[in-house]
Amino acid sequence: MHFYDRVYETTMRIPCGRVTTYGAIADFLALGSARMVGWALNQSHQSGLEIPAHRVVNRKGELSGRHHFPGENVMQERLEAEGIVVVDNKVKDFEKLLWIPADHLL
DNA sequence: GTCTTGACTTCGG
DNA sequence: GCCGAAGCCAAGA
Repeated sequence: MHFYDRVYETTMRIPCGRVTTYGAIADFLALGSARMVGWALNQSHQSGLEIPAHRVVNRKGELSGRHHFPGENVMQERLEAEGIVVVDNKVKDFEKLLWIPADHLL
């Protein structure tokens, strides 16, 4: 069990239409650094698993990882398909849509 | 073994 | 608010 396995599970727990941040996941899993989350998600595509990585954005709500998707606009399209509005490469009402793993953990 | 590179974040200016 | 530097830790060279 590597830390990125927990990153995958946490990412898949993000509800439809919600987003979270690398820092929130890193803090929830006590990874020590948010870069590990991005690195783990970067490896996710080669793990064979389908991770909704489009729901993970940086602390500003920007789609910083869209360049790592098959298409440059795939990330935004997937978010919009879930009802999330993306403006200027950022999630609209980001603070409202932000989903914190620990907050939903009972 | 060291050094560089990140889908990041925080702090100082 | 933005910009630069530092901290962070795993992987690959």
